[in-house]
Amino acid sequence: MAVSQDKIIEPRQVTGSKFAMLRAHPIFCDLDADAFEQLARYIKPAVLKRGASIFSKGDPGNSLIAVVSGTVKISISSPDGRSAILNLIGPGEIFGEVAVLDGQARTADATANSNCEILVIDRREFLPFVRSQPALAMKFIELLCARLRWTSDQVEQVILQDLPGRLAGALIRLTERHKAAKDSRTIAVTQQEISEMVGMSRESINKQLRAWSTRNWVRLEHGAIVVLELEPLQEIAGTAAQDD
Amino acid sequence: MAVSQDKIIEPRQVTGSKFAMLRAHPIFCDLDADAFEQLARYIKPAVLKRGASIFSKGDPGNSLIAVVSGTVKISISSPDGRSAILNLIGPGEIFGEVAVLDGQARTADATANSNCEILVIDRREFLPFVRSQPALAMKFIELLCARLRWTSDQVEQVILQDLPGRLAGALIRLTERHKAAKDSRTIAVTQQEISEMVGMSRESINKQLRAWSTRNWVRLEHGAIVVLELEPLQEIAGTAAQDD
DNA sequence: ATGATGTTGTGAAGCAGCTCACACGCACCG
DNA sequence: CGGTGCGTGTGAGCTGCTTCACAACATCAT
Repeated sequence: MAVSQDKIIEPRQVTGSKFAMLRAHPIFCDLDADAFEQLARYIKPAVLKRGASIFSKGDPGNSLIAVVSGTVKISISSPDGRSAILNLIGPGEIFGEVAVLDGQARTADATANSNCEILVIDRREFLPFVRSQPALAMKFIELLCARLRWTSDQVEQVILQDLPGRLAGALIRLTERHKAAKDSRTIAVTQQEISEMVGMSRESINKQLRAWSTRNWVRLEHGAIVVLELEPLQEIAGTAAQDD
Repeated sequence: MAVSQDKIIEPRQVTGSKFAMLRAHPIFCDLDADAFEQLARYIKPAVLKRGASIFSKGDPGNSLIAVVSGTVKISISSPDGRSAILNLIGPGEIFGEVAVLDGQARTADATANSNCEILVIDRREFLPFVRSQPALAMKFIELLCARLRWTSDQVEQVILQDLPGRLAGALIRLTERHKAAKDSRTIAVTQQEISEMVGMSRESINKQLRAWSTRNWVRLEHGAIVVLELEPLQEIAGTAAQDD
Protein backbone atom coordinates (compact mmCIF):
# COMPACT_ATOMS: atom_id res chain seq x y z
CA MET A 1 0.00 0.00 0.00
CA ALA A 2 1.38 3.33 -1.05
CA VAL A 3 -0.48 5.21 1.65
CA SER A 4 2.28 5.07 4.21
CA GLN A 5 1.48 4.85 7.88
CA ASP A 6 3.12 8.10 9.00
CA LYS A 7 0.77 10.15 6.84
CA ILE A 8 -2.34 8.99 8.68
CA ILE A 9 -3.94 11.59 10.88
CA GLU A 10 -5.64 10.89 14.17
CA PRO A 11 -9.30 10.23 13.21
CA ARG A 12 -11.00 11.97 16.10
CA GLN A 13 -9.84 15.47 15.36
CA VAL A 14 -11.43 15.46 11.88
CA THR A 15 -14.60 13.44 12.44
CA GLY A 16 -16.92 16.39 12.19
CA SER A 17 -15.34 18.43 9.46
CA LYS A 18 -13.82 16.04 6.98
CA PHE A 19 -16.48 13.34 7.07
CA ALA A 20 -19.06 15.94 6.18
CA MET A 21 -17.92 15.50 2.61
CA LEU A 22 -18.87 11.81 2.65
CA ARG A 23 -22.13 12.55 4.42
CA ALA A 24 -23.05 14.92 1.60
CA HIS A 25 -22.09 12.50 -1.17
CA PRO A 26 -25.06 11.14 -3.16
CA ILE A 27 -24.00 7.60 -2.26
CA PHE A 28 -24.16 8.10 1.50
CA CYS A 29 -26.50 11.04 2.00
CA ASP A 30 -29.60 8.87 2.53
CA LEU A 31 -27.95 6.72 5.19
CA ASP A 32 -29.50 7.03 8.64
CA ALA A 33 -27.36 8.53 11.38
CA ASP A 34 -26.23 5.42 13.24
CA ALA A 35 -25.47 3.49 10.07
CA PHE A 36 -23.22 6.35 9.05
CA GLU A 37 -21.70 6.34 12.51
CA GLN A 38 -20.84 2.68 12.02
CA LEU A 39 -19.35 3.39 8.62
CA ALA A 40 -17.25 6.23 10.03
CA ARG A 41 -15.39 3.76 12.21
CA TYR A 42 -13.84 2.13 9.13
CA ILE A 43 -12.59 5.37 7.62
CA LYS A 44 -8.91 6.28 7.71
CA PRO A 45 -7.95 9.77 6.55
CA ALA A 46 -4.64 10.29 4.77
CA VAL A 47 -2.65 13.11 3.22
CA LEU A 48 -0.69 12.72 0.01
CA LYS A 49 1.90 14.75 -1.84
CA ARG A 50 1.53 15.44 -5.53
CA GLY A 51 2.73 12.48 -7.56
CA ALA A 52 2.21 9.91 -4.79
CA SER A 53 0.84 6.58 -5.99
CA ILE A 54 -2.40 5.52 -4.32
CA PHE A 55 -2.66 2.16 -6.06
CA SER A 56 -1.42 0.55 -9.24
CA LYS A 57 -2.99 -1.58 -11.93
CA GLY A 58 -3.00 -5.19 -10.82
CA ASP A 59 -3.02 -4.49 -7.07
CA PRO A 60 -5.68 -6.26 -5.01
CA GLY A 61 -8.58 -3.84 -4.54
CA ASN A 62 -8.55 -3.40 -0.79
CA SER A 63 -10.08 0.00 -0.41
CA LEU A 64 -12.62 2.52 -1.56
CA ILE A 65 -11.30 6.06 -1.59
CA ALA A 66 -12.93 9.47 -1.32
CA VAL A 67 -11.25 12.73 -2.24
CA VAL A 68 -11.54 15.54 0.30
CA SER A 69 -9.28 18.06 -1.39
CA GLY A 70 -7.02 18.03 -4.45
CA THR A 71 -7.50 15.84 -7.50
CA VAL A 72 -6.61 12.24 -8.21
CA LYS A 73 -5.64 10.96 -11.64
CA ILE A 74 -6.89 7.57 -12.82
CA SER A 75 -4.63 6.38 -15.62
CA ILE A 76 -3.04 3.45 -17.37
CA SER A 77 0.36 3.24 -18.97
CA SER A 78 1.87 1.02 -21.61
CA PRO A 79 5.31 -0.54 -21.24
CA ASP A 80 6.76 1.91 -23.78
CA GLY A 81 6.07 4.91 -21.57
CA ARG A 82 2.92 6.31 -23.15
CA SER A 83 0.07 6.81 -20.74
CA ALA A 84 -3.64 7.54 -20.91
CA ILE A 85 -5.78 9.37 -18.37
CA LEU A 86 -9.13 7.71 -17.87
CA ASN A 87 -10.58 10.15 -15.36
CA LEU A 88 -9.78 12.95 -12.96
CA ILE A 89 -11.41 12.71 -9.53
CA GLY A 90 -12.06 15.95 -7.69
CA PRO A 91 -13.11 16.92 -4.14
CA GLY A 92 -16.34 15.29 -3.04
CA GLU A 93 -16.00 12.37 -5.41
CA ILE A 94 -15.12 8.75 -4.77
CA PHE A 95 -13.18 6.18 -6.80
CA GLY A 96 -11.83 2.67 -6.69
CA GLU A 97 -15.29 1.18 -6.27
CA VAL A 98 -15.03 -1.44 -9.00
CA ALA A 99 -12.23 -3.48 -7.46
CA VAL A 100 -13.80 -3.13 -4.01
CA LEU A 101 -17.17 -4.37 -5.17
CA ASP A 102 -16.06 -7.33 -7.27
CA GLY A 103 -12.92 -8.30 -5.39
CA GLN A 104 -10.73 -8.38 -8.49
CA ALA A 105 -7.49 -6.55 -9.19
CA ARG A 106 -7.38 -2.81 -9.90
CA THR A 107 -7.80 -1.99 -13.57
CA ALA A 108 -5.82 1.24 -13.54
CA ASP A 109 -3.34 3.33 -11.59
CA ALA A 110 -4.42 6.07 -9.18
CA THR A 111 -2.03 8.93 -8.49
CA ALA A 112 -2.31 12.16 -6.53
CA ASN A 113 -2.42 14.82 -9.24
CA SER A 114 -1.93 17.56 -6.65
CA ASN A 115 -1.45 17.49 -2.92
CA CYS A 116 -4.50 15.65 -1.62
CA GLU A 117 -6.48 14.76 1.45
CA ILE A 118 -8.30 11.48 1.04
CA LEU A 119 -10.43 9.08 3.06
CA VAL A 120 -9.69 5.37 2.80
CA ILE A 121 -12.41 2.82 3.51
CA ASP A 122 -11.23 -0.75 3.91
CA ARG A 123 -12.90 -3.41 1.81
CA ARG A 124 -13.12 -6.03 4.55
CA GLU A 125 -15.43 -3.94 6.69
CA PHE A 126 -17.13 -2.15 3.85
CA LEU A 127 -18.48 -5.05 1.80
CA PRO A 128 -20.59 -6.58 4.59
CA PHE A 129 -21.81 -3.08 5.33
CA VAL A 130 -23.07 -2.68 1.76
CA ARG A 131 -24.79 -6.05 1.93
CA SER A 132 -26.55 -4.99 5.11
CA GLN A 133 -27.86 -1.81 3.47
CA PRO A 134 -29.86 -2.64 0.34
CA ALA A 135 -30.48 1.04 -0.39
CA LEU A 136 -26.73 1.56 -0.50
CA ALA A 137 -26.37 -1.25 -3.04
CA MET A 138 -28.87 0.52 -5.29
CA LYS A 139 -26.82 3.70 -5.00
CA PHE A 140 -23.73 1.86 -6.10
CA ILE A 141 -25.63 0.45 -9.04
CA GLU A 142 -26.38 4.01 -10.10
CA LEU A 143 -22.76 5.01 -9.64
CA LEU A 144 -21.55 2.10 -11.73
CA CYS A 145 -24.07 2.92 -14.44
CA ALA A 146 -22.81 6.51 -14.54
CA ARG A 147 -19.23 5.28 -14.82
CA LEU A 148 -20.21 2.93 -17.62
CA ARG A 149 -21.82 5.77 -19.52
CA TRP A 150 -18.69 7.86 -19.07
CA THR A 151 -16.34 5.18 -20.39
CA SER A 152 -18.69 4.18 -23.20
CA ASP A 153 -18.67 7.80 -24.28
CA GLN A 154 -14.91 7.70 -24.26
CA VAL A 155 -14.80 4.61 -26.46
CA GLU A 156 -17.28 6.19 -28.84
CA GLN A 157 -15.27 9.38 -29.13
CA VAL A 158 -11.90 7.70 -29.49
CA ILE A 159 -13.08 5.32 -32.20
CA LEU A 160 -15.36 7.57 -34.21
CA GLN A 161 -13.98 11.09 -33.91
CA ASP A 162 -10.90 12.83 -35.24
CA LEU A 163 -8.79 15.24 -33.23
CA PRO A 164 -11.11 18.28 -33.21
CA GLY A 165 -14.09 16.10 -32.35
CA ARG A 166 -12.36 14.32 -29.51
CA LEU A 167 -10.92 17.48 -28.08
CA ALA A 168 -14.24 19.30 -28.21
CA GLY A 169 -15.90 16.32 -26.55
CA ALA A 170 -13.32 16.23 -23.79
CA LEU A 171 -13.71 19.95 -23.09
CA ILE A 172 -17.47 19.63 -22.93
CA ARG A 173 -17.38 16.68 -20.57
CA LEU A 174 -14.89 18.46 -18.35
CA THR A 175 -17.01 21.60 -18.09
CA GLU A 176 -20.08 19.51 -17.31
CA ARG A 177 -18.30 17.50 -14.65
CA HIS A 178 -17.69 20.39 -12.28
CA LYS A 179 -20.52 22.65 -13.27
CA ALA A 180 -21.27 22.49 -9.57
CA ALA A 181 -18.24 24.72 -8.98
CA LYS A 182 -18.49 28.49 -9.26
CA ASP A 183 -16.44 29.28 -12.31
CA SER A 184 -17.58 26.28 -14.30
CA ARG A 185 -16.09 27.34 -17.60
CA THR A 186 -12.50 27.37 -16.36
CA ILE A 187 -10.94 23.94 -16.48
CA ALA A 188 -7.79 23.51 -14.46
CA VAL A 189 -5.82 21.07 -16.60
CA THR A 190 -2.57 21.29 -18.50
CA GLN A 191 -2.48 20.66 -22.21
CA GLN A 192 -0.32 17.64 -21.50
CA GLU A 193 -3.11 16.20 -19.36
CA ILE A 194 -5.75 16.85 -21.98
CA SER A 195 -3.61 15.19 -24.59
CA GLU A 196 -3.42 12.09 -22.43
CA MET A 197 -7.17 12.09 -21.85
CA VAL A 198 -7.84 12.39 -25.54
CA GLY A 199 -5.08 10.06 -26.66
CA MET A 200 -3.31 12.42 -29.03
CA SER A 201 0.00 14.24 -28.93
CA ARG A 202 0.43 17.35 -26.82
CA GLU A 203 1.59 19.32 -29.86
CA SER A 204 -1.50 18.49 -31.92
CA ILE A 205 -3.75 19.46 -29.03
CA ASN A 206 -1.92 22.75 -28.65
CA LYS A 207 -2.33 23.62 -32.34
CA GLN A 208 -6.04 22.88 -32.30
CA LEU A 209 -6.62 24.85 -29.09
CA ARG A 210 -4.66 27.74 -30.53
CA ALA A 211 -6.85 27.72 -33.65
CA TRP A 212 -9.95 27.87 -31.47
CA SER A 213 -8.53 30.58 -29.25
CA THR A 214 -8.11 32.91 -32.25
CA ARG A 215 -11.85 32.47 -32.82
CA ASN A 216 -12.48 33.24 -29.15
CA TRP A 217 -14.08 29.89 -28.51
CA VAL A 218 -11.57 29.24 -25.74
CA ARG A 219 -8.96 31.22 -23.84
CA LEU A 220 -5.67 29.58 -22.93
CA GLU A 221 -4.13 30.29 -19.58
CA HIS A 222 -1.17 28.80 -17.82
CA GLY A 223 -2.32 25.39 -16.63
CA ALA A 224 -5.94 26.01 -17.51
CA ILE A 225 -8.41 26.36 -20.35
CA VAL A 226 -11.41 28.68 -20.29
CA VAL A 227 -14.33 27.69 -22.49
CA LEU A 228 -15.91 30.84 -23.89
CA GLU A 229 -18.29 29.48 -26.52
CA LEU A 230 -19.80 26.08 -25.80
CA GLU A 231 -22.10 25.82 -28.81
CA PRO A 232 -19.56 25.58 -31.64
CA LEU A 233 -17.70 22.94 -29.64
CA GLN A 234 -20.86 20.92 -29.18
CA GLU A 235 -21.39 21.26 -32.91
CA ILE A 236 -17.97 19.81 -33.62
CA ALA A 237 -18.24 17.06 -31.03
CA GLY A 238 -21.65 15.95 -32.28
CA THR A 239 -21.17 15.95 -36.01
CA ALA A 240 -17.78 14.71 -37.14
CA ALA A 241 -14.98 16.72 -38.71
CA GLN A 242 -15.46 20.04 -40.35
CA ASP A 243 -12.50 21.33 -38.47
CA ASP A 244 -10.07 24.15 -38.28
CA MET B 1 -40.34 -0.35 -29.87
CA ALA B 2 -38.84 -2.33 -32.70
CA VAL B 3 -40.02 -5.66 -31.30
CA SER B 4 -43.31 -5.79 -33.13
CA GLN B 5 -46.30 -7.39 -31.56
CA ASP B 6 -46.86 -10.12 -34.13
CA LYS B 7 -43.49 -11.67 -33.34
CA ILE B 8 -44.40 -12.41 -29.75
CA ILE B 9 -44.91 -16.05 -29.01
CA GLU B 10 -47.44 -17.46 -26.53
CA PRO B 11 -45.47 -17.61 -23.23
CA ARG B 12 -46.82 -20.89 -21.93
CA GLN B 13 -45.50 -23.13 -24.65
CA VAL B 14 -41.90 -22.11 -23.96
CA THR B 15 -41.88 -21.68 -20.19
CA GLY B 16 -39.93 -24.85 -19.49
CA SER B 17 -37.45 -24.86 -22.34
CA LYS B 18 -36.55 -21.26 -23.12
CA PHE B 19 -36.56 -19.83 -19.61
CA ALA B 20 -34.05 -22.48 -18.60
CA MET B 21 -31.45 -20.21 -20.14
CA LEU B 22 -32.31 -17.41 -17.71
CA ARG B 23 -32.50 -19.83 -14.80
CA ALA B 24 -28.93 -20.90 -15.57
CA HIS B 25 -27.61 -17.36 -15.92
CA PRO B 26 -25.24 -16.29 -13.10
CA ILE B 27 -27.52 -13.35 -12.35
CA PHE B 28 -30.61 -15.43 -11.68
CA CYS B 29 -29.29 -18.87 -10.76
CA ASP B 30 -29.37 -18.25 -7.00
CA LEU B 31 -32.96 -17.05 -7.01
CA ASP B 32 -35.36 -19.28 -5.11
CA ALA B 33 -38.06 -21.05 -7.09
CA ASP B 34 -41.07 -18.84 -6.39
CA ALA B 35 -39.15 -15.61 -6.87
CA PHE B 36 -38.15 -16.90 -10.27
CA GLU B 37 -41.73 -17.88 -10.92
CA GLN B 38 -42.77 -14.31 -10.20
CA LEU B 39 -40.06 -12.96 -12.49
CA ALA B 40 -41.15 -15.32 -15.29
CA ARG B 41 -44.50 -13.56 -15.46
CA TYR B 42 -42.83 -10.37 -16.71
CA ILE B 43 -40.92 -12.08 -19.51
CA LYS B 44 -42.01 -11.72 -23.11
CA PRO B 45 -40.22 -13.88 -25.69
CA ALA B 46 -39.65 -12.52 -29.19
CA VAL B 47 -38.10 -13.62 -32.45
CA LEU B 48 -36.08 -11.29 -34.65
CA LYS B 49 -34.72 -11.40 -38.17
CA ARG B 50 -31.11 -10.55 -38.90
CA GLY B 51 -30.69 -6.78 -39.09
CA ALA B 52 -33.75 -5.95 -36.97
CA SER B 53 -33.26 -3.05 -34.57
CA ILE B 54 -33.93 -3.89 -30.93
CA PHE B 55 -33.37 -0.38 -29.61
CA SER B 56 -31.49 2.75 -30.65
CA LYS B 57 -29.25 5.20 -28.87
CA GLY B 58 -31.37 7.79 -27.08
CA ASP B 59 -34.44 5.59 -26.64
CA PRO B 60 -35.87 5.36 -23.11
CA GLY B 61 -34.50 2.19 -21.51
CA ASN B 62 -37.66 0.22 -20.96
CA SER B 63 -36.42 -3.32 -20.99
CA LEU B 64 -33.71 -5.75 -20.06
CA ILE B 65 -33.03 -8.31 -22.77
CA ALA B 66 -31.64 -11.83 -22.74
CA VAL B 67 -30.39 -13.66 -25.81
CA VAL B 68 -31.65 -17.23 -26.23
CA SER B 69 -30.17 -17.91 -29.65
CA GLY B 70 -28.28 -15.88 -32.24
CA THR B 71 -26.09 -12.87 -31.49
CA VAL B 72 -26.91 -9.24 -30.88
CA LYS B 73 -24.64 -6.39 -31.85
CA ILE B 74 -24.20 -3.41 -29.53
CA SER B 75 -22.91 -0.48 -31.56
CA ILE B 76 -22.85 3.25 -32.04
CA SER B 77 -22.70 5.18 -35.28
CA SER B 78 -21.59 8.66 -36.16
CA PRO B 79 -23.61 10.94 -38.47
CA ASP B 80 -21.12 10.40 -41.30
CA GLY B 81 -21.85 6.69 -41.53
CA ARG B 82 -18.92 5.19 -39.67
CA SER B 83 -19.91 2.82 -36.89
CA ALA B 84 -18.23 1.12 -33.97
CA ILE B 85 -19.14 -2.20 -32.37
CA LEU B 86 -18.93 -2.07 -28.60
CA ASN B 87 -19.88 -5.65 -27.87
CA LEU B 88 -21.38 -8.82 -29.30
CA ILE B 89 -23.89 -10.59 -27.09
CA GLY B 90 -24.29 -14.32 -27.56
CA PRO B 91 -26.75 -16.99 -26.33
CA GLY B 92 -27.09 -17.12 -22.56
CA GLU B 93 -26.04 -13.50 -22.07
CA ILE B 94 -28.06 -10.44 -21.18
CA PHE B 95 -27.75 -6.79 -22.18
CA GLY B 96 -29.44 -3.44 -21.84
CA GLU B 97 -29.07 -3.43 -18.06
CA VAL B 98 -27.55 0.05 -17.73
CA ALA B 99 -30.54 1.98 -19.01
CA VAL B 100 -32.93 -0.28 -17.09
CA LEU B 101 -31.11 0.20 -13.83
CA ASP B 102 -30.57 3.95 -13.96
CA GLY B 103 -33.64 4.96 -15.93
CA GLN B 104 -31.71 7.03 -18.44
CA ALA B 105 -31.65 6.82 -22.22
CA ARG B 106 -29.88 3.99 -24.04
CA THR B 107 -26.23 4.74 -24.77
CA ALA B 108 -25.95 2.61 -27.90
CA ASP B 109 -27.88 0.78 -30.61
CA ALA B 110 -28.76 -2.90 -30.34
CA THR B 111 -29.31 -4.87 -33.54
CA ALA B 112 -29.91 -8.55 -34.28
CA ASN B 113 -26.66 -9.66 -35.87
CA SER B 114 -28.24 -12.94 -36.96
CA ASN B 115 -31.72 -14.32 -36.60
CA CYS B 116 -32.39 -14.27 -32.89
CA GLU B 117 -34.68 -15.47 -30.15
CA ILE B 118 -34.71 -13.09 -27.22
CA LEU B 119 -36.49 -12.59 -23.91
CA VAL B 120 -37.70 -9.11 -23.01
CA ILE B 121 -38.16 -8.10 -19.38
CA ASP B 122 -40.05 -4.88 -18.80
CA ARG B 123 -38.45 -2.25 -16.60
CA ARG B 124 -41.61 -1.28 -14.75
CA GLU B 125 -42.04 -4.69 -13.17
CA PHE B 126 -38.37 -5.52 -13.02
CA LEU B 127 -37.00 -2.62 -10.98
CA PRO B 128 -39.20 -3.19 -7.91
CA PHE B 129 -38.33 -6.86 -8.20
CA VAL B 130 -34.61 -6.06 -7.96
CA ARG B 131 -35.22 -3.84 -4.95
CA SER B 132 -37.07 -6.65 -3.23
CA GLN B 133 -34.16 -9.05 -3.78
CA PRO B 134 -30.95 -7.63 -2.27
CA ALA B 135 -28.95 -10.64 -3.46
CA LEU B 136 -30.01 -9.85 -7.01
CA ALA B 137 -28.78 -6.27 -6.62
CA MET B 138 -25.37 -7.59 -5.61
CA LYS B 139 -25.34 -9.75 -8.73
CA PHE B 140 -26.03 -6.75 -10.88
CA ILE B 141 -23.21 -4.90 -9.18
CA GLU B 142 -20.90 -7.70 -10.25
CA LEU B 143 -22.26 -7.60 -13.78
CA LEU B 144 -21.75 -3.85 -14.01
CA CYS B 145 -18.23 -4.19 -12.68
CA ALA B 146 -17.45 -6.79 -15.35
CA ARG B 147 -18.84 -4.49 -18.04
CA LEU B 148 -16.77 -1.61 -16.70
CA ARG B 149 -13.64 -3.72 -16.87
CA TRP B 150 -14.49 -4.68 -20.44
CA THR B 151 -14.99 -1.11 -21.64
CA SER B 152 -12.00 0.20 -19.68
CA ASP B 153 -9.92 -2.41 -21.46
CA GLN B 154 -11.30 -1.13 -24.73
CA VAL B 155 -10.36 2.45 -23.94
CA GLU B 156 -6.90 1.34 -22.91
CA GLN B 157 -6.35 -0.60 -26.11
CA VAL B 158 -7.75 2.06 -28.40
CA ILE B 159 -5.66 4.84 -26.89
CA LEU B 160 -2.40 3.07 -26.22
CA GLN B 161 -2.06 0.38 -28.88
CA ASP B 162 -1.39 0.46 -32.61
CA LEU B 163 -3.13 -1.75 -35.13
CA PRO B 164 -1.40 -5.08 -34.38
CA GLY B 165 -1.82 -4.57 -30.65
CA ARG B 166 -5.48 -3.71 -30.87
CA LEU B 167 -6.26 -6.54 -33.24
CA ALA B 168 -4.41 -9.08 -31.12
CA GLY B 169 -6.24 -7.82 -28.05
CA ALA B 170 -9.60 -8.09 -29.76
CA LEU B 171 -8.93 -11.65 -30.90
CA ILE B 172 -7.84 -12.68 -27.41
CA ARG B 173 -10.90 -11.16 -25.78
CA LEU B 174 -13.17 -12.81 -28.32
CA THR B 175 -11.67 -16.26 -27.76
CA GLU B 176 -11.95 -15.82 -23.99
CA ARG B 177 -15.53 -14.70 -24.18
CA HIS B 178 -16.95 -17.94 -25.52
CA LYS B 179 -14.40 -20.34 -24.20
CA ALA B 180 -17.44 -22.04 -22.77
CA ALA B 181 -18.34 -23.20 -26.29
CA LYS B 182 -16.85 -26.34 -27.78
CA ASP B 183 -14.57 -25.03 -30.50
CA SER B 184 -13.38 -22.03 -28.58
CA ARG B 185 -10.62 -21.05 -30.97
CA THR B 186 -12.93 -20.43 -33.92
CA ILE B 187 -14.44 -16.97 -33.82
CA ALA B 188 -17.46 -16.46 -36.05
CA VAL B 189 -17.03 -12.84 -37.12
CA THR B 190 -16.41 -11.16 -40.44
CA GLN B 191 -13.37 -9.00 -40.94
CA GLN B 192 -15.70 -6.06 -41.39
CA GLU B 193 -17.08 -6.68 -37.91
CA ILE B 194 -13.63 -6.97 -36.37
CA SER B 195 -12.59 -3.74 -38.02
CA GLU B 196 -15.56 -1.99 -36.41
CA MET B 197 -14.76 -3.47 -33.02
CA VAL B 198 -11.17 -2.37 -33.25
CA GLY B 199 -11.87 0.98 -34.88
CA MET B 200 -9.66 0.58 -37.90
CA SER B 201 -10.31 0.06 -41.60
CA ARG B 202 -11.34 -3.31 -42.95
CA GLU B 203 -8.42 -3.28 -45.37
CA SER B 204 -5.81 -2.70 -42.70
CA ILE B 205 -7.26 -5.49 -40.59
CA ASN B 206 -7.18 -7.83 -43.55
CA LYS B 207 -3.53 -7.11 -44.26
CA GLN B 208 -2.51 -7.72 -40.66
CA LEU B 209 -4.52 -10.93 -40.40
CA ARG B 210 -3.02 -12.13 -43.65
CA ALA B 211 0.49 -11.48 -42.33
CA TRP B 212 -0.32 -13.53 -39.23
CA SER B 213 -1.90 -16.32 -41.24
CA THR B 214 1.35 -16.86 -43.19
CA ARG B 215 2.98 -17.44 -39.81
CA ASN B 216 0.22 -19.89 -38.90
CA TRP B 217 -0.86 -17.84 -35.90
CA VAL B 218 -4.39 -17.68 -37.31
CA ARG B 219 -6.35 -19.34 -40.10
CA LEU B 220 -8.80 -17.27 -42.11
CA GLU B 221 -12.07 -18.84 -43.14
CA HIS B 222 -15.12 -17.40 -44.79
CA GLY B 223 -16.83 -15.34 -42.10
CA ALA B 224 -14.62 -16.68 -39.32
CA ILE B 225 -11.14 -16.55 -37.83
CA VAL B 226 -9.43 -19.49 -36.18
CA VAL B 227 -6.79 -18.64 -33.59
CA LEU B 228 -4.00 -21.22 -33.83
CA GLU B 229 -1.29 -19.71 -31.64
CA LEU B 230 -2.48 -17.64 -28.71
CA GLU B 231 0.91 -16.88 -27.14
CA PRO B 232 2.44 -14.63 -29.81
CA LEU B 233 -0.81 -12.67 -29.93
CA GLN B 234 -0.75 -12.17 -26.18
CA GLU B 235 2.83 -11.06 -26.56
CA ILE B 236 1.83 -8.40 -29.09
CA ALA B 237 -1.24 -7.29 -27.16
CA GLY B 238 0.68 -6.92 -23.92
CA THR B 239 3.83 -5.18 -25.05
CA ALA B 240 3.29 -2.55 -27.71
CA ALA B 241 4.36 -2.65 -31.34
CA GLN B 242 7.00 -4.93 -32.69
CA ASP B 243 4.66 -5.78 -35.48
CA ASP B 244 4.53 -7.39 -38.86
C1' DA C 1 18.62 37.28 -8.83
C1' DT C 2 19.48 32.35 -10.42
C1' DG C 3 18.85 28.38 -11.80
C1' DA C 4 15.71 24.23 -12.11
C1' DT C 5 11.55 22.50 -13.62
C1' DG C 6 7.32 22.44 -15.99
C1' DT C 7 4.09 24.49 -19.46
C1' DT C 8 3.29 26.48 -23.77
C1' DG C 9 4.16 27.52 -28.71
C1' DT C 10 5.74 26.29 -33.55
C1' DG C 11 7.70 24.42 -37.74
C1' DA C 12 9.79 20.48 -40.69
C1' DA C 13 9.90 15.72 -41.84
C1' DG C 14 8.12 11.07 -41.75
C1' DC C 15 4.93 7.40 -41.52
C1' DA C 16 0.85 4.58 -40.02
C1' DG C 17 -3.26 3.96 -41.46
C1' DC C 18 -7.05 5.64 -44.53
C1' DT C 19 -9.36 6.01 -49.04
C1' DC C 20 -10.16 4.55 -53.40
C1' DA C 21 -10.28 1.35 -56.90
C1' DC C 22 -10.29 -2.69 -58.22
C1' DA C 23 -10.56 -8.51 -58.83
C1' DC C 24 -11.82 -12.78 -56.92
C1' DG C 25 -14.36 -16.32 -54.53
C1' DC C 26 -18.26 -18.16 -52.03
C1' DA C 27 -23.12 -18.75 -51.16
C1' DC C 28 -27.69 -18.35 -51.77
C1' DC C 29 -31.78 -18.13 -54.83
C1' DG C 30 -34.92 -17.69 -58.53
C1' DC D 1 -27.51 -22.63 -63.97
C1' DG D 2 -26.07 -17.65 -64.03
C1' DG D 3 -27.05 -13.89 -61.51
C1' DT D 4 -26.62 -10.78 -57.27
C1' DG D 5 -24.70 -10.00 -52.97
C1' DC D 6 -21.45 -10.15 -49.61
C1' DG D 7 -17.04 -11.32 -47.79
C1' DT D 8 -12.20 -11.29 -48.94
C1' DG D 9 -7.61 -9.86 -51.00
C1' DT D 10 -4.33 -6.21 -52.68
C1' DG D 11 -1.96 -2.14 -54.50
C1' DA D 12 -1.23 3.16 -55.20
C1' DG D 13 -1.64 7.44 -53.36
C1' DC D 14 -3.01 10.75 -49.81
C1' DT D 15 -3.20 12.87 -45.16
C1' DG D 16 -3.71 13.62 -40.35
C1' DC D 17 -1.16 12.94 -36.81
C1' DT D 18 3.31 11.93 -34.60
C1' DT D 19 8.02 12.80 -33.73
C1' DC D 20 11.71 15.68 -33.17
C1' DA D 21 13.92 19.74 -32.28
C1' DC D 22 13.71 23.75 -30.69
C1' DA D 23 12.47 28.74 -28.15
C1' DA D 24 9.96 31.45 -24.86
C1' DC D 25 7.91 31.99 -20.58
C1' DA D 26 5.83 31.03 -15.88
C1' DT D 27 6.63 29.25 -11.21
C1' DC D 28 9.08 28.17 -7.31
C1' DA D 29 12.93 27.00 -4.11
C1' DT D 30 17.29 28.44 -2.97
